[in-house]
Amino acid sequence: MSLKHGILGLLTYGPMTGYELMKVFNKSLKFFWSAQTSQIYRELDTIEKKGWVTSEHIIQKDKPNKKVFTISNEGKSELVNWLNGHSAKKMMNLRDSMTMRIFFGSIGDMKVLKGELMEYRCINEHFLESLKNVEEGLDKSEQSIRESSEKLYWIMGIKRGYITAKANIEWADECLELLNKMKGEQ
Amino acid sequence: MSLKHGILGLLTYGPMTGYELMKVFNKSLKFFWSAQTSQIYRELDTIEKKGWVTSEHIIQKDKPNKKVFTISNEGKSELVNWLNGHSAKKMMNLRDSMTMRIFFGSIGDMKVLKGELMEYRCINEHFLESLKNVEEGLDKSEQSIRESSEKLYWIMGIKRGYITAKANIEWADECLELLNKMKGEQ
DNA sequence: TGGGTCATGTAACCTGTTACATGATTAG
DNA sequence: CTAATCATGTAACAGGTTACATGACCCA
Repeated sequence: MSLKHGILGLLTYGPMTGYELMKVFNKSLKFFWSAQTSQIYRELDTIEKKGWVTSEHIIQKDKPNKKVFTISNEGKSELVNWLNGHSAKKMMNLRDSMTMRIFFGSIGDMKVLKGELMEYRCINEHFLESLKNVEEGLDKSEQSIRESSEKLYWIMGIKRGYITAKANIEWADECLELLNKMKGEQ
Repeated sequence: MSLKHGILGLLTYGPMTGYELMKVFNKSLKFFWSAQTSQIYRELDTIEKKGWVTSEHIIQKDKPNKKVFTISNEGKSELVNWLNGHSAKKMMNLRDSMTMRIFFGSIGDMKVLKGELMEYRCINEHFLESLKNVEEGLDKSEQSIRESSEKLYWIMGIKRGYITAKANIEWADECLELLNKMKGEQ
């Protein structure tokens, strides 16, 4: 029940097509919420039926025609209700298959496991890099960020990314160390 | 595609009923993978059809009858394939609604947001507490952990919990600090 | 007599993934 | 000429959530 609200949130920045939403998604929310294009279009369909957004067909000559979505008043109040009405408990939705994979590590091949941990570490390093780019883009105001108060919430999102990626790297290192020690003992 | 493998992994500890699986789940995997009872029963059904587990009906007098599941050789090789054949990339499945909620923080009520962050902090503190209990249980070998090498993988799982919960708390504190500063400025 | 544990599920629904399909314009 | 960008989706399937349903035994 969050992709709908993610879309509504992005539409408060201004009317957008599904395609534009997808692009903005990949520059911001994708750091903490993944979504396929197909899903975005489907969700746009359902929230239009709910009356949370309205759409307008725009015919273009040089480019394919498009459908621009605007958030309605119902959509705005739905978004505010979601923002204010959701307890943190509901947000603790753990689904971490890397840890599950480790948890059953004794069954699989240890070399493969180490390789996966190193890959995991590497992915998180890249993630940190891409966060740097977002941060720099934010400083230059390349993003469509209106007020400074809004900027602060972007900063919090970026901080989140930094802290979790660093935690992931720390964990991977500890696991690798433990695995290497174990090898020495046996 | 991981609950099935979580169940297979737990069944390597020995044959179990759906009910027992649910309980073991809540003492171990629930720290990084959530699942409902109904889902466990459904997945048991489908993995039995796939031939990954076999079941036996046991008639009891004092208690309701039960259905005990045993992992098959096909199930074991499926589990090993899953463990060894999954790249870390596929495991980066971000879905963090707390951060999404923060991201659109400028739209909602700031007092509510602060309250949620404090609740979030609190939940993570409780999480740390419950991890301590798991750790102590592990030391006393109350859990059905066979070998010391297996114990190591439990320790890695617990470490994961500690590191992420601490990261969550750190983040919540930073956000609260930023929000308090902002209030002062405006 | 009421709540907890044991033990099983079904049905409807919602959310996410994968694969596919189309087709024009524009920049190198 | 070819790849990227713009722009839309559908269909099938897999995975997760919520609500409901049943029923016996045991302990306080």
